[in-house]
Amino acid sequence: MKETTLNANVQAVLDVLRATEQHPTALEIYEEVRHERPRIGLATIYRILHQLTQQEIIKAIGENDSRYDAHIQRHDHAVCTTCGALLDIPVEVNLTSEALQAAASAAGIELTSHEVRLYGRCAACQGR
Amino acid sequence: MKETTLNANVQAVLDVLRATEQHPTALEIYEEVRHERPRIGLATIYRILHQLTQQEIIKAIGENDSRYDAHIQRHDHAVCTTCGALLDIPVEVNLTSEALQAAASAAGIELTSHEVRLYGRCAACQGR
DNA sequence: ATGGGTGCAAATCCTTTGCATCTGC
DNA sequence: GCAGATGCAAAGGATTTGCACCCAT
Repeated sequence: MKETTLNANVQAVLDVLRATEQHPTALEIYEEVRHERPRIGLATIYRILHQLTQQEIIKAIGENDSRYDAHIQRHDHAVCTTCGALLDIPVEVNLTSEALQAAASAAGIELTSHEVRLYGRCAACQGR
Repeated sequence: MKETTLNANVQAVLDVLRATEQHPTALEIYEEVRHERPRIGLATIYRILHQLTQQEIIKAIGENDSRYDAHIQRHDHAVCTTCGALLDIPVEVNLTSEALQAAASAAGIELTSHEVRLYGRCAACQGR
């Protein structure tokens, strides 16, 4: 296993993920990548997504579907209860590490990370 | 649509959900309900779960699978990164409504609810 | 007799896997 | 020539849907 160049398919998947604000599904990524690499198969997309997730280069998120995010730093999400959109929250939600630790020990887990999820209507759905 | 008695199948599903600390999947609920109502079909379980979710009598949760929760009051969850268990956090996580509002407006949503998710190893997995 | 609820089976959808082939070294 | 990666098609698993039937009204 050489670490020199990055496989072109892997690169294409990463490019797509990094070029979007969305959190695309495997299928959406596939459609995009196909513009660059028309012969790629959906199975390969899945294989690459797993591989990248395992290497912690991307993250799998989403309530029902499996959506992917190239934005690895800890951040929070907002879920639109009307259209289901999953949005990044561009600010830090103020939560003390004491509060987190207290909750973690109450649940009996060894805390490694956390996420806040907000639910409501997104801007686009408010107009309806 | 009469509101008199509650359909026996619906009741059985609710009973199962309310009797557990877990957040069972549709299949798990099915297996349980079958003890009471052996002739019920899996499709009916799904239909009832959707119906109850819609009426906001139960809630669908879970990262990958669809799991269900009869515990409707707002509460937070811990996800075990080793075994995937989804646990309720039995305490309130301290988060100010100002912090929530600030995050919601940064994301452009009209906030209706929120949830904190903690990630780490659950008690059972720590021993391994 | 009518309408809603239900079981069953088939259909869908999403994801994974098996396998023969291809590629880069 | 070999090892790993890939496309394709088939398999799997979870959920949904179509439809005929049944039960309470």
